Amino acid sequence: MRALLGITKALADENRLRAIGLLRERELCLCQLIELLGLAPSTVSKHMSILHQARLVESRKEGRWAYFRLADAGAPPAAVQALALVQASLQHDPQAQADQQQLEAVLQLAPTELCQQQATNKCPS
Amino acid sequence: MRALLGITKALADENRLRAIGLLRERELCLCQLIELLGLAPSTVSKHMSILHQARLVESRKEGRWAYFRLADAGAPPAAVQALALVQASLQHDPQAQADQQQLEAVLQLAPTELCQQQATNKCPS
DNA sequence: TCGTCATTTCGCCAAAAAGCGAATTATTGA
DNA sequence: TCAATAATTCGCTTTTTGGCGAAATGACGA
Repeated sequence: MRALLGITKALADENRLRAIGLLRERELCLCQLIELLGLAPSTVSKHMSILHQARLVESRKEGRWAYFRLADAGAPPAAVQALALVQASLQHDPQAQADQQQLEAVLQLAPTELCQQQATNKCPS
Repeated sequence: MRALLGITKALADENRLRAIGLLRERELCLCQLIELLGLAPSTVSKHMSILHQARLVESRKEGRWAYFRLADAGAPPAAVQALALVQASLQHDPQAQADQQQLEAVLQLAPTELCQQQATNKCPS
């Protein structure tokens, strides 16, 4: 029950569902997710941590950057099933489609440039 | 997204997961669910209403009694998939097994007697 | 018709969760 | 070594959710 509740609670938030949709075909860096979700870094970090604890998302660190990707077939069956359900439901979702489109734009920039751009935006002097 | 969020939020509560487990093979009356979950009538009614709105549960009224059952194949695919996931995860869950056992005891009584018993318990004079 | 009773709705309180900014950590490059 | 920086943790506020009891609803039976 505990594991299942962890999964269902992790999925019970719009921004976390959006994150899962964004990770559909590629891993993404935290700074990319911050940009795409439009939330504060600390907030997105917590969201990803919740998804990770539910074993829905895997993470890896590369230097200063943290990359996230969806859990694969090696994950607990409930997590795999849950991801399949979410992906299927998002297939024709307007919000998910808009996110995909914005993702294409963000992917034009390397994560490095994106992070720098975010830092710059904070002090628009 | 809205429908999916409705489903995931509906599943993000332990007592609602327990209710789904209890409804696995038969429909149950609200007063039976009240007894089994050990919560106030108004609370259980709200839980079932949330499950119903997410289309995970169907309800029917028979006189004064309200019966609930799991949604069948005619329900939205996401709801059907979600129910399958929950049932699979609860298969070997200790809490769900304990609930099943308690359910057997409750099924010994007709709903009518159970409701009367509940009313009596309130005023133990 | 009227009282009873199962359920639902309403109003409220308590607990949980989402959000942000500040402070901290850890890594890179100067 | 030290400044810069991506991410995380912490402390806090706001919003959402779960819970109850009281009141309202609706159906049955006397």
